Amino acid sequence: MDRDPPPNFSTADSSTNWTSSSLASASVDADYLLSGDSETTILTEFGWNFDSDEVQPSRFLDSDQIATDYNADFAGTSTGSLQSPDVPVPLASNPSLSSSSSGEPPEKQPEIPRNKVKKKGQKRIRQPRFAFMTKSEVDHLEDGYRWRKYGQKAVKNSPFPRSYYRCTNSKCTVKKRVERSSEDPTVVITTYEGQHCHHTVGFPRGGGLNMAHEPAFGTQFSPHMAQFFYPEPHPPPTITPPNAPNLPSVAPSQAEPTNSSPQVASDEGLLGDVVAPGMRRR
DNA sequence: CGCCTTTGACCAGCGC
DNA sequence: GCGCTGGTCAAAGGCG
Ligand SMILES: [Zn+2]
Repeated sequence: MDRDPPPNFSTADSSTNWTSSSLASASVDADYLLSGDSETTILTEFGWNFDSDEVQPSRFLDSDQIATDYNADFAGTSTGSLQSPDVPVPLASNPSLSSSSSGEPPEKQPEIPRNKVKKKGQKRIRQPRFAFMTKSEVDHLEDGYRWRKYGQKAVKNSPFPRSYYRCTNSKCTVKKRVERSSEDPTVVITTYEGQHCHHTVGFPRGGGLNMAHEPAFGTQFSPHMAQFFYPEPHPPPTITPPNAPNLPSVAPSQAEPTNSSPQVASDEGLLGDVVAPGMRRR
């Protein structure tokens, strides 16, 4: 039954509005003000590529908690306002950046058939992305789905590397990007890309009474976002600007950067509907 | 035994 | 035209 329903992902494969990386440039706006009041903050919402050229990178953010183009500001982060003077940021954390910058290791590489990394004709189609800012020390936030890490890269301007995750479902093309804020090591930015075409793996056992709207098919990012962007299994042609004042209320004022259970503390507001605390193991 | 994490290398797009 | 960054894949290893 729920084997593999047509995901219907790329509504318009040839529209891909956003052009991949827009970080190199960007004027850097850094709008995101993750004050210390919220635990989770919806960072951005990237453009939809439906079929109309009019639909541009939707950038609706009305609240102070929502920001746009996190990619941009992240690449540059130079507003100066967020600049933390005493950000420890131990660079030692960097396992391996470089790549093609400084010298080049003369040795290494057993040399093998280098015929991987995608084909040439394969165009990179990106899907709407949603970034969430969550205050937590663990970058592996449970969202109810199983992810497999497929890469990690050091981000410029950020002492912390970025991790790339992909849904373990073969039919699912949802990807997740997790990285830590360069300014606030306690803040983890999780960027979701795509929609899950399957139900959550783990199931809320013992806490399923609260799942009033348990969207078996719309559980991709967060129930709140789903209401605004994914009222239906598939992205509608017209999205309603999340100007709703309900967004900010997503996170309870749990300003407690301490440690232990950071995001779980308030996941009942964001992920609580998708995943239950303590359902997964890893 | 199976699954997932880790690491290096490669590619594509974009900027300059 | 070259260089850079981001993004992805693949193989091996580790852990449960
Ligand atoms: Zn999935």
